[in-house]
Amino acid sequence: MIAKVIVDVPSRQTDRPFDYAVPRDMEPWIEPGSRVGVPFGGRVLQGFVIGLADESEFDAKRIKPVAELLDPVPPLLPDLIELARWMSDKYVCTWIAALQAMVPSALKGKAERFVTLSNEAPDDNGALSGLPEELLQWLNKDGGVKLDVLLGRFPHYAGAVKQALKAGMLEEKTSIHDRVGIRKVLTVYPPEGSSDPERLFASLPARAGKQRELLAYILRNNEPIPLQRLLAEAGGSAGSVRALADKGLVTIREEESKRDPYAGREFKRTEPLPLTPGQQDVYGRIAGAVESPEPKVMLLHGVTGSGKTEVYLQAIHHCLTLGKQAIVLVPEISLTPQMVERFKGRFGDAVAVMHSRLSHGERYDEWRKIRSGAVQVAIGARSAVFAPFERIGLIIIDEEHESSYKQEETPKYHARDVAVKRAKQHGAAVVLGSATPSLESYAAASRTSPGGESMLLPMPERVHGGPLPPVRIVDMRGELMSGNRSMFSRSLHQALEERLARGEQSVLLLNRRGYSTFVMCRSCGYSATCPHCDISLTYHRKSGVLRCHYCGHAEPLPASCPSCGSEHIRYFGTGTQRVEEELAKLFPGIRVIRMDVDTTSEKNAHEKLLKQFGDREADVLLGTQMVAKGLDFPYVTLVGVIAADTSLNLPDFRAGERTFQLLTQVAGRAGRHHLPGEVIIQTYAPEHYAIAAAQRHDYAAFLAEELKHRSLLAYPPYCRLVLVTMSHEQIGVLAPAAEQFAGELRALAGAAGYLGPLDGGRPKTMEVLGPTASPIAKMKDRYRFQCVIKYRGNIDISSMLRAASKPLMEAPAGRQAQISIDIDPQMIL
DNA sequence: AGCACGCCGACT
DNA sequence: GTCGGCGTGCTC
Repeated sequence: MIAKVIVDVPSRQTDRPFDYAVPRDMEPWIEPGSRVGVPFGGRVLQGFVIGLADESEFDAKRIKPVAELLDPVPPLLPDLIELARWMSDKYVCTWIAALQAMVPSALKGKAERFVTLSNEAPDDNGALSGLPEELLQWLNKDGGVKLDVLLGRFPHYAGAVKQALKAGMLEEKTSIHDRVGIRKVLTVYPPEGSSDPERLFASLPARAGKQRELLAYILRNNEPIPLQRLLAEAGGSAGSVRALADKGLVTIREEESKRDPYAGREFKRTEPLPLTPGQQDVYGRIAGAVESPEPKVMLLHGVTGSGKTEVYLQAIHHCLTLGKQAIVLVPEISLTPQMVERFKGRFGDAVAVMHSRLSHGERYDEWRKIRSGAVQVAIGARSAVFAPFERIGLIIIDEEHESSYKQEETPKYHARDVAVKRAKQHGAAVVLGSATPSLESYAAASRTSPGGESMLLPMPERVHGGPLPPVRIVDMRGELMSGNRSMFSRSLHQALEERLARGEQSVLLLNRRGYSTFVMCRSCGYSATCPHCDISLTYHRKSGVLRCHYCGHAEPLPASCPSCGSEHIRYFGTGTQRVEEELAKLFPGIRVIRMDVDTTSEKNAHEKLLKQFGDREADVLLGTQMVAKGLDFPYVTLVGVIAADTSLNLPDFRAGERTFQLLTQVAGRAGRHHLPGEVIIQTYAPEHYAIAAAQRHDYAAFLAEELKHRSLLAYPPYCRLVLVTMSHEQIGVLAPAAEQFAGELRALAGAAGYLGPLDGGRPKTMEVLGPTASPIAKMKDRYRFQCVIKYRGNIDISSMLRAASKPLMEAPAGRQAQISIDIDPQMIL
C-alpha cells in the first residue's frame, strides 16, 4: 500500500503529496487523516496522509517507507482533508499550513535526533579510541541520547561524534516527538476474570497487611483507578501496589489521562426558557434548516438583549435530538465564564470548550473529546470551526461581524467562510448572529435564495420589552470652545458624579489601545521612531521605555530631545493609562478597574477583573474594545465613550462600520436590568452618520448610508478585495519586483478580459491598484510595498495570484521579495 | 525549510 | 594539498 503524504515543509516547492510505502504492520492503522513520521530529504518529518493508493503503480525503488505512525486514531477526517485542499486553494497557502491549522498545536511534532552505539561497533575500547570514555558512558543508556543534549553537554566532542557517525560506530535515529507530552497516568486494574477473592488473599504473605488492605479496596471498587487516587483513598505506598502487581494480583498500566479544566465545577442545570413569539419564529426557521439536508446560511439580526443565546441553545438542542453535532463560534473575548456556564448548564458534559486560555494539553484533551464522540457540542473561538465532528447539523457564529474571526497569520482564513464551506460538506445550517451584522453578511443574506426565501432572521425586540438606553452625543469642539480642555466633557463629568453619589457603576470606553501614545518634541517636531520600522515608538508607562509595536525594539525615554536638545518633550494621544490618572485626579477616592492588553495579559486576569467589577468592588470599568462586548452587569447605568473618533479616523474603508458596531455594542451594556441606563458619546464629529445612527440605535440608517459610500468608492460588498504585501531588505530590489508582480497580474487579467473599471457593466471585472508603499513602509528592516486588487464576479483570483507571483519566487536568491497574500483582508488601510 | 552536493579562499 | 565557506537544488 502507498500513502500519499503532505510533509511539514511550508514551501511552495514541496506543496504536493509525496508517496511512501506503508509497512505491513501499519497497514491496518493507516488511514487518510493519519499523522505519520516520514523520511524526507535526509531527515524525518511529520506529515499527514491524505490518501492511499495501490502499490503496483509506483516505482518501488524511489519510494521510502513510512517511519512511524504517530496517533492511534487519525486526527483528521476525510471532510477536513478536503477542506484543507479548499483552503489552500482559496487562501493561496500551502496544503500543510491548512492541515496544521486544523489540529491542536499539541500535535505539532518535531523530529528529535538520537544517537546510539552501533551494534556493529567493536566491544573493546581500543577500537573505539575516537570516543572518550565519558562519552561512551552516556551513549550506553538504552534508547540512545538526544543529539542536541549530547552536544550541549560535550560541545568539544562535536567533531568526534560526527566522525563516529560517519564511520558507523554511532548510529543516528530520528523520531517525531509531540510538542506537548500526552500526560500518562499509572492506572491500577483489578484482577481479570472472576477469580475467587479467598484464593487471591491466600496468596499474600500473612505479614503483608497493607497489601491486603489495598487489594480489598481494589476488589470492592472493582474498577480501574488511577494509582494516585488509590493511594489517597486507601492509603499505602506505591511500593505495596507494585508488590501486588508483581504477584500478578493487579495490573498497572500507563494510560493517557484527560485533563478537564472544568472538572469538579458544578454547573447548575438550566431549563429552556419560554420563547417570545419573535424568538419562536426564528427558532422555527433554524430548526427547519437543521432538519433539511440542504446547507443553509442564515443571518440572525437581533438587537442587543433580544435573546439570541436562548435561541442558539434551543436550536442546538434540536440539532442534538436529530443525532447531529453542533459548533458554536464565539469571539475569543466573549468566551467568558458566564458564557461557558450557560452552555454547560444546558448541555452538561456534552460540551467541549476551546479557548486560548487553556494550556496546549488542556486544549488537546477537549479536542479529543470531540474526536472520540464523547461530546456533541463544541464551543470555542475561530479554530473551533475545525472541530472533528462527523455529522454536523448546525454551526453558529455569534457576533459574526467581529474581526477576530479572520486569522491574521497564514493561513489567513475567515472562520465564517470556512464554516459556510464546512456546512456545505455536511448539509448543515450556519447561523450568523449579530446586532450589527457586517455589510458583507447582510448583503449576502438579503439576496433572496433560489427558493425565494429570505435568509434574514430579524429579532428587533428586546426580550424584556425594555427600551434601548438613550444616547447623548457630546460635541467636544464645543467643550474646547467653552474652555474645557479636559478629556471629560461636562456632561460626562456630571454623569459620573451622579453614579458615584448613587453607588451605581459606569463603563468607560476608550477605543484605542492602552499604550497608543506617541512622543514628540514641541520645539522642533522631532518624534521618536523605530530604527527598524517606519513607525513611531509608543511610550510604555510601566517599564518607562519607548517601544516599537511591530518589532519589539525598545529604547529608554530621552530626557531631552535627541535632535535639538530641548526639554519640551510631550506625550500625545490619550491611552487608558492617562484616563485612569485623570479619573483619580477629578474624583478622589474613585475605584477604577482598567482593562486593556496590559492588565489582562496574565492568565485569568480578564475573568478576575470582571468578577471584581461584578461584585461592585469598583465604580468604573475603564477599558478598550474588550469592555464593549457581552458584559452584563445590573448596576451599570452609565456608559461613556471618551473619544468615538479614534476608530473613525483610521484611514480604512471599514472605519465607519467599526465605529458603528463598537458604539452600538457598548451602548448595549447600560441599563440592562431594572435600573435605567444612559450612554454618553464624546466626539469631534457628531454629524458623522456612523455616530448619529448609533445614537438612534438605527442599523438600517447606518446601512443605507454606508452602502452608498461603499458603492461610490467600490468597496465590499460591491466588490471583493485582496491585499498583496511584498517585502525586501533593499528597496531597489523590492520596487521592480512589486512592479513585475502587478504587471504580471494585469497581463493575466487583461488576457482573460477582466481588466477594467469596476463600475463597468461586465459581470467579471478586476482592478489592480498599486504597487504603493505600505502604510507601514518599513518593518523589521524590510521595505514593504502593497497591491490592492478589487474584483467582482466569479473570478478564480487565487489561481491568478499564484501565477502572477511565480516569477517572484523564481527570482535569483537574494533578489527574491517575500510575498504575502491576504484574501478578503480585514484592513487595507 | 534543511540538508547535500558542489565549486573557490585560508590553513596544515 | 585539504578544510570548509555558503550558493543552488532536491526532497517520495
